[in-house]
Amino acid sequence: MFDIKWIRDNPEALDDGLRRRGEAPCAAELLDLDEKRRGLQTTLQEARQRRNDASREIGAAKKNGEDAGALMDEVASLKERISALEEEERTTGEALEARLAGLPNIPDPEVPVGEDESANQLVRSHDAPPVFPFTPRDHTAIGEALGLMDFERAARMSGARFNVLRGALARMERALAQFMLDLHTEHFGYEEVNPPALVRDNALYGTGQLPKFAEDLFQTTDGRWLIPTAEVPLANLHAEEILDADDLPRRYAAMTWCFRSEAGAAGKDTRGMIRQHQFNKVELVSITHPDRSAEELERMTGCAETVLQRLGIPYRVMMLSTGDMGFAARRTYDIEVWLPGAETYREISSCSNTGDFQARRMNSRFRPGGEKGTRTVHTLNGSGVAVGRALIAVLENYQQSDGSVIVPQVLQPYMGGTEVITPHV
RNA sequence: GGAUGGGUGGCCGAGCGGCCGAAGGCGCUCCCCUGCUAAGGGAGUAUACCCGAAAGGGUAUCGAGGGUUCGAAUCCCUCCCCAUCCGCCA
Repeated sequence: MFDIKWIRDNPEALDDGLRRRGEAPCAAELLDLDEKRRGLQTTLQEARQRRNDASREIGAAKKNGEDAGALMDEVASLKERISALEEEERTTGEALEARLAGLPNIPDPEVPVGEDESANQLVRSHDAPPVFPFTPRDHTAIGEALGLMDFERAARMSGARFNVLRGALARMERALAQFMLDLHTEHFGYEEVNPPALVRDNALYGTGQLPKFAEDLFQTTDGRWLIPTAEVPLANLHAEEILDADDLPRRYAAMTWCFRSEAGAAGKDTRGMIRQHQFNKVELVSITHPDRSAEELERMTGCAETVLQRLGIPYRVMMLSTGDMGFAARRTYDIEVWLPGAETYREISSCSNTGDFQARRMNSRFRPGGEKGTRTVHTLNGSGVAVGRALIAVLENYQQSDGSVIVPQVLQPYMGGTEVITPHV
């Protein structure tokens, strides 16, 4: 959400940013609305001032037993005028707000311009894809051969895009989540949080999923929403709050279920557990001083990368192009893991700096030392990392020719020392 | 599901229908006093918009929206939210 004051001062910056995103420029339209509203406010203000003065005069006149008829007539006509003006001022203001709420964040200058992911820029890669002495299988084949990944039974009770994990794979999923949370909390200073998975409209409005992307979400019959990511409850932790400058940065990590309708993904990734309606994700959220968010994004991305380094999974980091970035993001790094079975890189983490875009919607501020007043904080979010996809990456990268899967060393303590998962017979 | 109470400034908390943007306290900022890990005194301390070079002035905002009234934080209605009690339940 943009500050209309900022747009007044930087209309060309807004339009330029929107253009790079492939959106129509609209600063002129917004400023028209803004000007109209302010004009109405001024007119309104004068009418009200007269009404207030007249009312006071009426009170005084009555107290002195004088006739106030003329004044009362004047006030009566002012009242009609005022309520008409109020109505117009309100609708103009609402139109402006609605327009502003629907605008995506504008990209950082360094973000590559492009229509889609083909314009994403390689930032760095870590470990080359390994060469297998046999033809590596994809995670679905591996999981089903192990007898520990069951899409059929999941579909029977829940439909497509669900799966059942069993035995060692269920445990490995849990081990992954625990390993990640321990790393982020013990090593990187994040505070572990266990937040609600159902939230109200205003929380989703704050992070930018609403009002535009309701169709991507599941809603409950009582009007709440299932979170599509823990970013929502974590970022909203400080909604409507004023933090002390000394409290920044705040760093939060949570492992939650994430629920997505995948409304626009029909026919995409239908096989396997790449794209599910329900998945676990460890999410990182940082709330920072505006001057610190750029460096925090690098740090956060590094935290997510460390997960993969310790797991020993090859990956690369991409800077998303303007066409591939999310609504609220100013700059985003995707981390993509190498999947030998699929012979491709797949996104496993997405780390974004939203600047003050979400914070303004949530009204999260801080009190800068020295200055008076408050300033808007910056918020960042990143997967650290998607647990289901991490499981896929482990399966495909650690598979052996006999169908067994080696357990990465860092996970073994979380799996009672299990070193290898072998097929059921 | 049933029954109550409540939503006021950064926080707590007052507020006869006009003199309330709002007492008081806390916190914070600046100044003074004080020479000891204490305290005391004074001033200031919401946001948006308009006018103004500035000082300053004006309008609106006391959960949201409507209504009553010449005039509403204060009365009425609707909605949202919070809390407590009872019932039910992991």
